[in-house]
Amino acid sequence: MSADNIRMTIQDIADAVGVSKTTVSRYLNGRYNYMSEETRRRIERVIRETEFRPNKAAGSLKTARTDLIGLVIPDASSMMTPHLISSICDECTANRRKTIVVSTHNDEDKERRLVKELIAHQVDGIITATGRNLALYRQIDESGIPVVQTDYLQGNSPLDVVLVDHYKGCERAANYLIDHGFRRIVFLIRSSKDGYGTFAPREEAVRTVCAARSSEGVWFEKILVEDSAFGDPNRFRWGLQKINMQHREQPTAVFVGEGLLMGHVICAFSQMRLSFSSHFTISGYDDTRVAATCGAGHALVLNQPLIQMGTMATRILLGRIDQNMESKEKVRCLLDCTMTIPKSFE
Amino acid sequence: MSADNIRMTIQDIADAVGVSKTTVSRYLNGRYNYMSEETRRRIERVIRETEFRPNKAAGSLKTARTDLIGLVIPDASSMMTPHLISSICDECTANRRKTIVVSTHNDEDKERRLVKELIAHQVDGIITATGRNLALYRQIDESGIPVVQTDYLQGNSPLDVVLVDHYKGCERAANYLIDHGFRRIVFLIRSSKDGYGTFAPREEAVRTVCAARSSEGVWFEKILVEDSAFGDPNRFRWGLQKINMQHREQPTAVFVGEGLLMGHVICAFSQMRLSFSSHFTISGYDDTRVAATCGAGHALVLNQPLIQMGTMATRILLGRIDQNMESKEKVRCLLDCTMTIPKSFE
DNA sequence: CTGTTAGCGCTTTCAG
DNA sequence: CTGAAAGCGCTAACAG
Repeated sequence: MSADNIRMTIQDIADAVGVSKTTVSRYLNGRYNYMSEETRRRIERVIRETEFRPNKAAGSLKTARTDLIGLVIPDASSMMTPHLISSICDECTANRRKTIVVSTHNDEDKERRLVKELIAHQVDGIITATGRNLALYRQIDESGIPVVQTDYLQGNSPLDVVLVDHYKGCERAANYLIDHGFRRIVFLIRSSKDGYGTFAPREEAVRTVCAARSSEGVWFEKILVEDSAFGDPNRFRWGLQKINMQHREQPTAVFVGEGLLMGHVICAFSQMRLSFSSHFTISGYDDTRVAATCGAGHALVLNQPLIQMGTMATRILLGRIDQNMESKEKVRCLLDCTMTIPKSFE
Repeated sequence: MSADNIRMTIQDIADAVGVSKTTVSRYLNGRYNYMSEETRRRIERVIRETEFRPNKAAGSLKTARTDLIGLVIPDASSMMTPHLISSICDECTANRRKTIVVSTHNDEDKERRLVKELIAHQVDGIITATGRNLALYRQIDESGIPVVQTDYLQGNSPLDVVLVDHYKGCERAANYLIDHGFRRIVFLIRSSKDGYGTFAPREEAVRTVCAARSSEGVWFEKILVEDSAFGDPNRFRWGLQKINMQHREQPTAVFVGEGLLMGHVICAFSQMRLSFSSHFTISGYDDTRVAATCGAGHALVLNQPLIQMGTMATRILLGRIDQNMESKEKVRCLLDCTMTIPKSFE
């Protein structure tokens, strides 16, 4: 009996100790209330020496628990996902669970297939960040495999949901800009994201705040950025140039509605040798944290609480799994963006 | 018999079709050579209608194959990991495998524990990107669970290894800079990375090239950047200022030895209103792709082939799993960096 | 306090 | 061409 044999069974342990499989199984599941100190310590010693770990797949057959949870990501290579994935994996491992990660590449059919495969692996629950295939997830949830929805979502969900409160964050940021003297708010969003998913409320919030404060001379403009612009830095410089030239009398704040745009906007801004001032500024989402470094802290910046989101989603899921709280109402958890206020604003 | 019941068994299918479990099992494993067209089609129909998927955990008991592979990541929230994770997950799912992802946070003991847990889940193989616990992995590999090492590695490995050829990439980049007239090469690296893991060969390559071409008037300087500098953008500006002021007569190329530094260097450069020229330039690793946007393509940039690395590692691992090619020699796969040459250099 | 027994859902001989 | 039966490694009554 050596530690070399990676695939031992509890029978091996039982033989070594001189007890039955059952007793070893009891030990492994912490049911030593009715076990002699003696046997307990002997089993303990052998298991420690051999570094034995019971075969989870085998156990799951009886318990219907694999301690595996499925994570469905729309695009694992996106800059936003590492924090989400890592927080979910960490929260799972902290609770002796493991995470199976699959990436759908925004393909709805592929997602269906992958989710079915996760279930074939008997995952105890699923976290999805895709916002698609809601009917499928609802069906799964109802059949007893809890599903928690994160991040992406359009409209209502029949599931537990953890979301960023983009409306509130943007509302707050817009008010902040206006309070500090900016009157013309130029909202930038990629045309491919316009009105979609988590992006619609961002625009809505800024637009609404501007409308509500129009008596103070505030107005809202919106500019759609084509995806093709990402290939050509000149496009961003021209765009900023144009914004900067128009309405020069009005203190203007560019509000970047989406995290990937920010990098390009800040870089263009920096290359044009413009400066942050009370007359012209850049603000908005900054998922790649480029504004934090390149903008040198001069930009009012909104960040999504991705880590908190992952942790929260996992906690809710594990809660559902542990106490079969099907009957209890679904939760809808809204997380606040963090807003980083530049020193110059204070 | 409806699709509602997520957890059917092959017995249910067998009953519905009117055959035995065995026949259904045969069908599922594609062994219809000795099966009547008739039964085959009947089984096929029921399975399609019910969307039945066999319980993988149960099957694995007999086959000793879970179709699960373990992925051990040093820090899942790092900017470099998304591409690695996504390419591995994708390559796995493309081969009907799934990936269990764990993150060690660079904690060697935690890693040992997590790896043991992966094995308890009966993973068919492991990909690790940590470069630690080599002895443990070797033992696992020898006991029949193949392990592939990626990315991080110091020295030799008794395992299959997929690495970026940093030496070659840096050598090539350094020669390119010198060929284009730069004489003073200033190598920047974080002191916390100095001489460690994948970073040592980068410095070594640049240093060696400079030494070899010293007769052309080339020389090498090295500057260590403290981690504390990341909090304060001024530090980077001062540093660049200093580099720029010294030896003004010599065409100087800053060579950023590490991907996260690049963002800060490029931003400082841009804020100082310096320009890329044949007299002063920035080059090096750019994992966050900030140089590609902010530098507007003026920087000579090295990128790690992370996606290729993940795909390759997975292929090798699956190869080991499929054909029990224990006896065959271990492979050591070196992948080239991509070098992006600015237009102004051509 | 401990062991016997019967499965969990699937695969795989071995007989028909 | 198909089915009966045994067993993968573990858990959970149920007896002792």
